[in-house]
Amino acid sequence: MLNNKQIRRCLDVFAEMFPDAKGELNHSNPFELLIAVVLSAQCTDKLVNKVTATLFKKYQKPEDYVSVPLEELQNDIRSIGLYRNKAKNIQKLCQAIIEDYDGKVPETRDELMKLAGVGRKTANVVASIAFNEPAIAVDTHVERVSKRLGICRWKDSVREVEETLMRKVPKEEWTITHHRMIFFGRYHCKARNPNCPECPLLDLCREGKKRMKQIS
DNA sequence: AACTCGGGGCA
DNA sequence: TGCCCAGAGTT
Repeated sequence: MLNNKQIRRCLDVFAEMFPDAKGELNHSNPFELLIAVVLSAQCTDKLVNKVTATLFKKYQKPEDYVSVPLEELQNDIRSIGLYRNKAKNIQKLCQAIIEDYDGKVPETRDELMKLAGVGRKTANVVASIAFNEPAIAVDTHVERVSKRLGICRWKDSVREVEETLMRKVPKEEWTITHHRMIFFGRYHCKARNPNCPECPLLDLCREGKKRMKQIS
């Protein structure tokens, strides 16, 4: 496990490598953002943006999503994959927003997580982007990077990873750190072929050192 | 904790 | 072709 000073160094390296890291899902409208983030599970933001470009012309309010047959909505989002469950969840979620939240997207993580298709990660992303609530959403990249570097333990659950990060990272840096760690995981500390030889954090990364040993 | 959903992107 | 992806729900 890394100490506070080492974690500080990790954050500084992330900042140096990806100073302007930012997600591609940026919708000023909280409802559209929510839909976009729900759609983004297990697929890239670029693909989601391609779908929402036309989707949001046809559907604007929660009522629009529940007024069409399930099969039609499924067909409209087919190209992103996992489309059957996502369409079902979106109809459920819209129904709940209409009935329980007066047609408006709830603004806290706990309320967001009650919605169909909204888990911990999605709730954090929506809360931080749409409602400016500091958050560290733990996706596969954030989890992998945290575990490899030793910011948290290997066995930690997603929830434990999130709690550790929120405890160790200054609150005002939560959201930007989330984005930077995703970039770090996506372009440098990749799942399959991490670039350990050129990693500025190699000296404090137990996983990196282990990998370097295997290579040589 | 393991399994399923899934088409698109990329090597 | 094969393999994975900015997850969530169910068993």
